[in-house]
Amino acid sequence: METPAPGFVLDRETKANERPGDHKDELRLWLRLLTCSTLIETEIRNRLREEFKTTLPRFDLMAQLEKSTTGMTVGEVSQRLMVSNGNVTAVVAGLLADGLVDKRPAAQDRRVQVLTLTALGRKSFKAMAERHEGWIAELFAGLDHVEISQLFRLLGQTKGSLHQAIKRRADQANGEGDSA
Amino acid sequence: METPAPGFVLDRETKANERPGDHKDELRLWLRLLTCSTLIETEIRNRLREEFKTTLPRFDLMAQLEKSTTGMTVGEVSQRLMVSNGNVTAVVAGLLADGLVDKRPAAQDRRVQVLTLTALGRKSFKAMAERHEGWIAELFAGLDHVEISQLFRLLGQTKGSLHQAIKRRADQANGEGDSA
DNA sequence: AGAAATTATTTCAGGCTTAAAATAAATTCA
DNA sequence: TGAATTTATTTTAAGCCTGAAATAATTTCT
Repeated sequence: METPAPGFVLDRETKANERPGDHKDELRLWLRLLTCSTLIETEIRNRLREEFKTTLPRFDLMAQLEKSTTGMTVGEVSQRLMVSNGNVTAVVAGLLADGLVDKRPAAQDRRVQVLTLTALGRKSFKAMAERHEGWIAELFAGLDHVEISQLFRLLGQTKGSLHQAIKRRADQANGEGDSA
Repeated sequence: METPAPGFVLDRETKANERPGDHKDELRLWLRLLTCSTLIETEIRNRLREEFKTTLPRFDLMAQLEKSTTGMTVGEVSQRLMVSNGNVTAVVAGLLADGLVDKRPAAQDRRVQVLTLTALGRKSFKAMAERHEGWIAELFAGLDHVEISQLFRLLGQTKGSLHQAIKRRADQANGEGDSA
């Protein structure tokens, strides 16, 4: 992938045709993506613990709430964060105990729990978010504007590809819109 | 980042200079990277459970062992997988119980535990790995060869940037080679 | 209205994960 | 040699996370 065989410069196409069932490039790509993601997560986790004595799941949850003035339901947060409902309930329990988040049933639909940051929660989050943004910038400091923009675009493509493939699989499992 | 302000086409540079402390692009990039990584992880996790009744941590651990004919120590696996030693110990416990992995103290250094796949482990892994490679290829099917190659390269850059930033921080914390 | 189906959340059991403390073996060095 | 240090792993306590079952409220349908 990085170092083409000596003597050949072109011919990615040909190479692929020569090995019909070969998907090593995709596998390597995934492993590298995972490495990057893990490195960032671990570093942010460490810094949140050291500087703010908190955890990444808590920070992420607060970040979601901060973006919404009117509050969010457990289900909305769960979807945004791509974690289970039960997990949101558990992390919220901790934040409630620390007075950072407020939870109350919605007036119109008493099944729904609306989550908001308390004043303390907003203040606490603001301080963390500022540092967090700086840390992320530091971590990506080795990339210039163009590279960041290219990477952003390619990951957008990737995201689309993933959604498509996941949807394909789900449709297949459900008998393609249960029209049969 | 994706949609430049109307009337401007150039001038990423200028834009950056106008907002000195702004690192929103890096933040958006990180969020998108995390989204991709989470989508893939979740999907692979689901498929491993459905088709093989196993988990991703188990699969990842077996994948490391499979690459080494002579076996690996707990520490080596821990480093490769970027997880704690204690975690390796725990996941290995499950694999040992299922007869997929073998653990024995090294002859020369009795502190060290050498892990290898059993014959059953190799057989089991082989079946999963084949499917796994196909799943990953499916997930990235929306990207062509050039995009995959570009993305791989940019993530290589990113990985380098991350290692640098993390090292910088660590050096700083240790007083820059304790020469003071 | 009232039964049935749907929707939102919580609970539960179990596994993953971490950091820090404990254990145990090997190495250094006085 | 033997005490002190370093290295490899395990244990521990606590929190994260999941899928599935349970609960509770709403909506749909007759």
